[in-house]
Amino acid sequence: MSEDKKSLNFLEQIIEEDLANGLDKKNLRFRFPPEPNGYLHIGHTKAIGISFGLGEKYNAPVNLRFDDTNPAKEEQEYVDAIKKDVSWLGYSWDKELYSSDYFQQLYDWAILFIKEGKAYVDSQSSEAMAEQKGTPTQPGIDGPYRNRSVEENLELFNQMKNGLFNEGDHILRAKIDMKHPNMLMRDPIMYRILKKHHHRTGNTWCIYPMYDWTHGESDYIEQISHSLCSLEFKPHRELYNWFKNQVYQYSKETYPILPKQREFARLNLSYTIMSKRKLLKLVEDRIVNGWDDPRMPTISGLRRRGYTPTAIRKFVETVGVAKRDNVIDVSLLEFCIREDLNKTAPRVMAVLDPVKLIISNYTEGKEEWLEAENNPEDESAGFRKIPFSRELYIERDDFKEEANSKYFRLSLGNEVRLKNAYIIKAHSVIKDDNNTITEIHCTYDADSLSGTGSEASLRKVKGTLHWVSTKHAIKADVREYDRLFMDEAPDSHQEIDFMEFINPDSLKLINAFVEPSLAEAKVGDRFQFQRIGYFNVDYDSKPSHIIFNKTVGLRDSWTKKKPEEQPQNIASTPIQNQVQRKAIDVIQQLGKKFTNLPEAKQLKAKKDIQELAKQVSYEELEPLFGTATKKVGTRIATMITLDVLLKGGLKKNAQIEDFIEKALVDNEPLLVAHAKAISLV
RNA sequence: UGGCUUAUGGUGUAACUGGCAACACGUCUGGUUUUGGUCCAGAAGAGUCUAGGUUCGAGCCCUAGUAAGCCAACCA
Repeated sequence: MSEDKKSLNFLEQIIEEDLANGLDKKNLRFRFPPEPNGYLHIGHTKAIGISFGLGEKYNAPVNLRFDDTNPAKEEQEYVDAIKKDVSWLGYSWDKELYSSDYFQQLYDWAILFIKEGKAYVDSQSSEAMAEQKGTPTQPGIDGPYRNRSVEENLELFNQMKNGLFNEGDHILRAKIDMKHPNMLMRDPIMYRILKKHHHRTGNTWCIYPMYDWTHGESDYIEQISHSLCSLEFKPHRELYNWFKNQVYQYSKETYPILPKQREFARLNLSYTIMSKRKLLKLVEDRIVNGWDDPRMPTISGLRRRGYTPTAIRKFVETVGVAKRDNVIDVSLLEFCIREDLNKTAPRVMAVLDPVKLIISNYTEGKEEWLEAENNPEDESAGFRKIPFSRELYIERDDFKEEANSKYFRLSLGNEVRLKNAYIIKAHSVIKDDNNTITEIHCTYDADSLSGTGSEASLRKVKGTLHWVSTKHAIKADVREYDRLFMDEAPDSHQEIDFMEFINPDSLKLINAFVEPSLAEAKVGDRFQFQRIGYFNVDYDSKPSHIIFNKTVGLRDSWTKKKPEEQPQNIASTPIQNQVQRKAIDVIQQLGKKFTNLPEAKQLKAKKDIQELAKQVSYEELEPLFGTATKKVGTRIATMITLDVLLKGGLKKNAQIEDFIEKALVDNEPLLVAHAKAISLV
């Protein structure tokens, strides 16, 4: 009951307002209207979350309506996939509907339009019509068929419907205004001839209605109260309302509610793309292995990758809803899935990059089955047994011959704990001809077994390693994924095609050793491989050949601390670019705080600015001359930078003089002092 | 040369009718820990795009700029 403290997003505010203005809560109704021409992606999840979320919040029905007005692109396969995805996310729709259900009603209304002179048949080529339509900056002109008689229009439209013409011969247009500033209002097309088989209506129609004519009227027929869509449909709203107001005249008794379209910003995720067309290209070009490839931002891809509906819904809820363009950092998505899996995923041990560890003082042939906790976050998860023996695998990364005190893992002469087992100490290594370590020899402390409570078992050691017994471990394939694109916003560049940014190393195949309990893992099961990350069993998996997908790594505050050891992989490059800020930006920031700084720090800041100023061009600096009067610090920083530039040979111009003059008469002595110094240059 | 929309820490979203700019992610400290995870405690980071105006008081209202996005498919 206390959650109503939470502030409402702008859509909820609109609804609350409508409710306050007399809209009956019973009449609240929403819809999610996908076109069945592709798979749903994480961006759609936002739209789904908004409409279905509102349905849940107000206890109102939400229809799932397939916007299937283009038989050329739409297929049953997509309908099935969409239904599966929406259900998987945990939403249930009120009615499953199709725009094609309304073809007859739409046709009947269109006839009325013609009779009232609100629509006409145009018989020009699409090129001719495009020309008459004008451009966003230039009005259109009327075409030659605009004033055909009602009888002729009726006759032609009837013949169109009856298949007497070829595709492209004629279209039906609404008669609105060819000079309208909104291009969508310049006599928009309502029907085109398409002699194609439709996945629902078969061959009964050879004219198909266009989006604008269909979508809004479908909302109206279903008596949707709030029709929510993404921002690019904002210009359509005017046409949406125009059509709506016409049909309302014909059908207000049957359909009293006028739907209201409102628009929100769609979701963008960094390092990926969200266009169905482009995703389709990745599939068709075999960049990925299908729509549900775990690297895809599709819902089916995320599902296969191991994401949970809970995590995805939490993500959508967290990103919020507003009207400005946004790019959400993938780290937020990763946080959401970690948060969920941390609570629910059983812990197991798996070694992805193995090196042999031999415990020389452990009896040969001996084996012990040790107790291991399944999930420290969930007491009810219980315990399991894992086998221990003289020969184990550990991660190659977990050993270094020599290491400094910051290294918590195994090194020669140092102790470390084997998770759920004993404390060991490394003594020597064996290497092959390439100087690669093939075996690590160590001894164990027999009294240090985990959980025994003995003094030795309670000893504190710096690190704990995961391991598997070589004799008992089973082999498994692990598919490790990296981002598909190396650019933060791959499809936002005008000159560079998004395909140029594809990361060639987005899939890594790993032969791993996993603990034997995993032999019983079933498709879809999720685990935490301790100290590594979260993994789930892929559907390619067979009992004899288990395959895991890496969902996401554990948060890692260690690897990023050792830059000298970080491989110079491609994927990290854009991040570095992003972090490297422009000198002028840093100067601005230093300036903001400048006047608040104690004198010593001011001097340092000034030095920093002077240093940075060497990288600044006059073009970058000039806009800062317009800095608000009250932002004295920024003006001082600008002055210091300008000083450096002038000393570097820059000539004074009117803007510079003006900037200095204003500074000379300021109230802030520090600024005046800097301005005085510079005026002598 | 047009129309529409948007502008708040690195990212995203808040800030009720004008009143100390908040929350989450990310970053950085420290503590706990048989996962360098989790958890706990804390820190840094915003002069709210710019310039004016109204007001005791503006992120919010007004005016003018600037920047970004969308709009010219017989796609949705």
